[in-house]
Amino acid sequence: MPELAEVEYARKRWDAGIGANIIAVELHATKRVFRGTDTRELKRQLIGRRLLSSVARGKQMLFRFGGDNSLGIHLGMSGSMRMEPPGFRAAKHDHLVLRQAKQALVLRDPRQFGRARFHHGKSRPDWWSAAPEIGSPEFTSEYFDDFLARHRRAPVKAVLLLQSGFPGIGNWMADEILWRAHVVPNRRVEKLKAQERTALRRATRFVSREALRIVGHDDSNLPKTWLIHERWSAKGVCPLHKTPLERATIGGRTTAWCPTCQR
DNA sequence: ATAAATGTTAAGAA
DNA sequence: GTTCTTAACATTTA
Repeated sequence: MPELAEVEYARKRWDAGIGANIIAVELHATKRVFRGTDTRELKRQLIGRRLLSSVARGKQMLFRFGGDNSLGIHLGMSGSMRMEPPGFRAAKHDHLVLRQAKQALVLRDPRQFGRARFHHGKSRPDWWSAAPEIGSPEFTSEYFDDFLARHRRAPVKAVLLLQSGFPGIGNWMADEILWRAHVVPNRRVEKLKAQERTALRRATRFVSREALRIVGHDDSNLPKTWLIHERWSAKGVCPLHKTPLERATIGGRTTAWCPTCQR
């Protein structure tokens, strides 16, 4: 279930392994999560190395190891991370297991839309995004408006899903943001008034910050007033006045919105 | 059995 | 050349 905050939560699942050596690496080398990755090199380099630190950017994670080695992880649609006891046996979908003396770090991904990549060297991996994060000082209104301007013909929902401008935003967050900004998801970006763009940017920052604070911290539930709790079910209603939600495919994804709140 | 699922990306169209 | 749309990827669940 990985968007910005779920990714942050997943990243921390491996925190207990920081500072400890990797004594063995087990992986399902032919699985799609390793597409484009040299798994033999990954294994060869990581064994005997210490896990030093980790960072997340949007939906991407980077785990740094000794010897200038790093492991990039993206959870795709169904990826998850967890810790298991040392004697743990990998199941069918546990595609990567990093064994340490006191625990095993596990990456699981049944659908395999996610991926695990390896990078050796001091340089920044070319797959590591440089886009400003939503909570960062670089995410200014100028930057925001400029990004929207470059995608003026697309429906605003589709643009919110672009990781090059909105790192970490996914399907539920995009719907949540649009609902709070009172904008219908299929509005062309060029039709947004300045006031609506401001509302959109505010909602983007609010949803990201609150999700990170609540879900990213300990996987707690978001307040009952949020749209997320209604949008999954076909019978979902607006949290404000119980109007049945509309739904359609926009930007290639199932989208839910309130026809009363959003224009 | 068919459809849909919290994502990305290649390919082709505009 | 850039932007936009859509199909495809692999598996489980409703």
